[in-house]
Amino acid sequence: MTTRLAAPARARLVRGRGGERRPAYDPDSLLEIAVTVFIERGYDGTSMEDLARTAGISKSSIYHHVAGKEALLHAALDRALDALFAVCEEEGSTAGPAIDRLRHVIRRSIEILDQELPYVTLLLRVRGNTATEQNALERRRTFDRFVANLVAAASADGDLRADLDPALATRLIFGMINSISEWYHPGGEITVDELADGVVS
Amino acid sequence: MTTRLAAPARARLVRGRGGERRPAYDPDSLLEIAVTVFIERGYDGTSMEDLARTAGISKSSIYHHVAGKEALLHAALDRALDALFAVCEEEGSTAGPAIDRLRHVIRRSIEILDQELPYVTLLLRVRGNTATEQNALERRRTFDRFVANLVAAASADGDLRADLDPALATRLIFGMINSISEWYHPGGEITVDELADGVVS
DNA sequence: GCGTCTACCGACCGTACGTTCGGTAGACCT
DNA sequence: AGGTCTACCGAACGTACGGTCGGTAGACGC
Repeated sequence: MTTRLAAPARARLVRGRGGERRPAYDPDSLLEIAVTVFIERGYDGTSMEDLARTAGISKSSIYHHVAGKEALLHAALDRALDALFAVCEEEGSTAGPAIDRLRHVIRRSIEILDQELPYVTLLLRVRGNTATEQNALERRRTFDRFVANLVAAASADGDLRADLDPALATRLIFGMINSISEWYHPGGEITVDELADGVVS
Repeated sequence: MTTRLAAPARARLVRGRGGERRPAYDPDSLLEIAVTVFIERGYDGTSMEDLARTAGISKSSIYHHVAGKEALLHAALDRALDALFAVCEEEGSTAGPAIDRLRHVIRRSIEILDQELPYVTLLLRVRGNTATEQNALERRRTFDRFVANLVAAASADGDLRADLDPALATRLIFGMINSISEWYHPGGEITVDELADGVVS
């Protein structure tokens, strides 16, 4: 669905609570704030009032930009999932020996974690309470299956240590990768993926 | 505060909703149910009505056994934390070379995870929204510090691989261990701690 | 069989939540 | 300067929540 009319894109300037000038919010900038608060307090533990206070606007103003609380969650989860699935489409993930493809997916997953940290963090915490969350869980399982297949193929090629169960190793490694989101802050050393590389061998 | 009067301890029998006989609930059995639901839907996402429905009694009946929702969370978190701190007191954690103590703590942590799975799982998901949660977070940080000290000591002894940062390794390893709670079900093979042992070396 | 004790119940309360709505200040265009 | 458009607001609504309370069936001791 391409937009024929050129998008305005120019940020309108408004006066904030304190009378100072600032760019008006748009769905994206609001999403960024919402995700931060969702991570801090949990989705269910976050009220629209919490979001409004953090953004410095009123609760009702939020509805001018987004449909509601769940729409914010949906957009955030989609952003993380879209990035992860894009990795599956990359050449490095579809061509060559399974072991190389696996390495590529692991490395790129960590890079996505770095780039889209808050969105991925949120995704990793989804529990499935609403339809939105269940949908995200299903897509996440699809991604996990993609990786599991790579592990199985690499294992069949004899390119993985035979002394540990491939499925178990996958879970542990991804558990490790995903746990990074609990303490990592972008800007540090990226030797992290070198490390993950060492473990998978 | 020791109880002078001998606790009754004998389980009273009551008639359930369907007229069948069953043992009456007590704080412990109710806690077990509550923790299960907390894990499934998240603490904030769980209503007292959810708990009541799962237990097969009415919402108000729950208050006959426990003070409230937060008291259930508090009891659950205490159970996990008490078990973890008990590990710190064990002889294997306080005597001998640091590397051995570290190994012991890691192995015992995994065993605790196995024994007290739901309670530890809940602990790992705490976000700090209430005073109860903040308290649990603080105790957890204390435990983490205990482990970090062991790692530092083992590293100073030259018993850890020098090519990776000890603090980083600790985080990754405990991220790995903690991620086990997301998929592990007691009863499987316990080769898990052999594996963790291999990684730390 | 009778009395006591307690696990349980339904009805209710105040509050906080997500969401809606009618309005307005002021940014931008001409 | 006048007109339009929009990001924002305060007040209000229905609902669902955590928690309270007075009452009762029936299990148990005698």
